[in-house]
Amino acid sequence: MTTPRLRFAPSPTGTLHIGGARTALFNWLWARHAGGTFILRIEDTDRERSTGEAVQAILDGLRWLGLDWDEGPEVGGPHGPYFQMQRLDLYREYAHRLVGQGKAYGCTCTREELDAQREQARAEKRQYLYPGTCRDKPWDPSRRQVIRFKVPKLREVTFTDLVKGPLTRPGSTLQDEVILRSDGVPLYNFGAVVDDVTMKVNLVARGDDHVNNTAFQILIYEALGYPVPAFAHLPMILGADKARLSKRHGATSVTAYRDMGFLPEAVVNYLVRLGWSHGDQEIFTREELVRFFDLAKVGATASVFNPEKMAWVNHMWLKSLSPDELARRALPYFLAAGLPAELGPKLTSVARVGAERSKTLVELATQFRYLFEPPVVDPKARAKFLTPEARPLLQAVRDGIAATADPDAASLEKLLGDLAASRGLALGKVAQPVRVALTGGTASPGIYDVILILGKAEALARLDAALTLIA
RNA sequence: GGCCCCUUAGUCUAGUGGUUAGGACGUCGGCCUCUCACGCCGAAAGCAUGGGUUCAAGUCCCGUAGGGGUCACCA
Repeated sequence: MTTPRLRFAPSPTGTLHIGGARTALFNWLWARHAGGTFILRIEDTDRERSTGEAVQAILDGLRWLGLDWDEGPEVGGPHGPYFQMQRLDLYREYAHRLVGQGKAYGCTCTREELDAQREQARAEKRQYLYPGTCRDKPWDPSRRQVIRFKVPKLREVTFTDLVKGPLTRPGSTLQDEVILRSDGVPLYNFGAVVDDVTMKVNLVARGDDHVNNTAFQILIYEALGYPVPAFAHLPMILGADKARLSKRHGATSVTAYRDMGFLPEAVVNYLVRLGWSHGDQEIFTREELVRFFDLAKVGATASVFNPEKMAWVNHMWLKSLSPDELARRALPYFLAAGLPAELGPKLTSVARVGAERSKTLVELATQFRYLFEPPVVDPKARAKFLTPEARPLLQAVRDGIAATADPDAASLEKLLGDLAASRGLALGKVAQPVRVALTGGTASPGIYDVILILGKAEALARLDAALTLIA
């Protein structure tokens, strides 16, 4: 088996989309698995919609996901440039070579003429195919014109897709597509082929929405005299309503998920499981993915994007990181939340107790506000727990902590435990008022953890504040 | 509408002719417990449909229905 050369070839018209990210991921995984090459090519021939910001957004998104490319923008490579708009000479040369061989021709039909023909076909409920009006006209270099590929008539095209199996396209549905615009910019079906040929791509793995382009492209490969690569068409990702995933289904760009506090490991992990599996395993390290991934085992059915499961995967990843690492990753989110967090033992402790209580880094950074700022006491919690009856309890806890030189989990457990026992109370009767005093609410990490994270001085201050509140 | 593709619980999936149809998310119930969460245990929930082929079909074939894709000087 030859080593695969794969590519991800996005058009820079927006951010890196979840669907595009998965396509890139599958290409990357297979390249890494098989020891092949992963190429990034920017298909920016749609000048209306392509932007430099979008290029940057795509590069950023790929890097965030950890999908590095061996050839492409910013890293270069032997088959560059990797922006289509910098390769126009190449497309022109190849297109004219086909014209010279009688395999393509100049077409001077106007847009208006073509639109009228299409309109009429629709009125007659008939499929429209370009009738070949200019097919036999000789090349006239003085005219501004597009170049169309001369499709061999009524020739069925068959190929075996790595994920969908044998596929056939009836020749009667193929038409003489435009391959080069009148301004010399190629169309997708031509630019992609010329690039894949010249970049020596031998495995084209792309979205399902390109299956119908494949037959035409195969004819181009053949006309050009190059070997046809293998194809793998990856099923689409749908929204909850089974329609193709789009903005109206919510966030679709990978950077949006980054901003929501997802780990790149989790996004990769979730996306790879859409259409691929390895036994019953749900959580995969990057190394495992590279080891286990098999393009041929990708399923052929479209899958619905499920944000809840992705959140669960993220949660699993959050829990699997060491507290130090989690703190490091979460720091920017704490700062974005306006909290005076900094790397150190405190943030590490917050990360430790927060991991199992958070689905995202944003949740982690925002639900423990009271560990960094004075708590806002919930009125209902106050009414229920900061009562006159609780006062002596709180006072005793306060005094007990004050009397402990260097509180730790064991000493606190003994303190609160003995206090409850001596009064014949369940631990909860003591812990809840303390919790409200320290956090402002009734739900928090373990009370000993809270005290230790706040520190002796701050805990005492908050208990004092609560005591005044009762009085 | 033409052409192409797809069809296992609400969702992601395992399953390559003989399984009590397995796992996961979500949902519901219980246990654990200082609250929340985590964890653990358990439950409900599935082969779209009609015909074939076969001793035997979720698995193979055909039809139907449903869904998706695509029909540009977009990609």
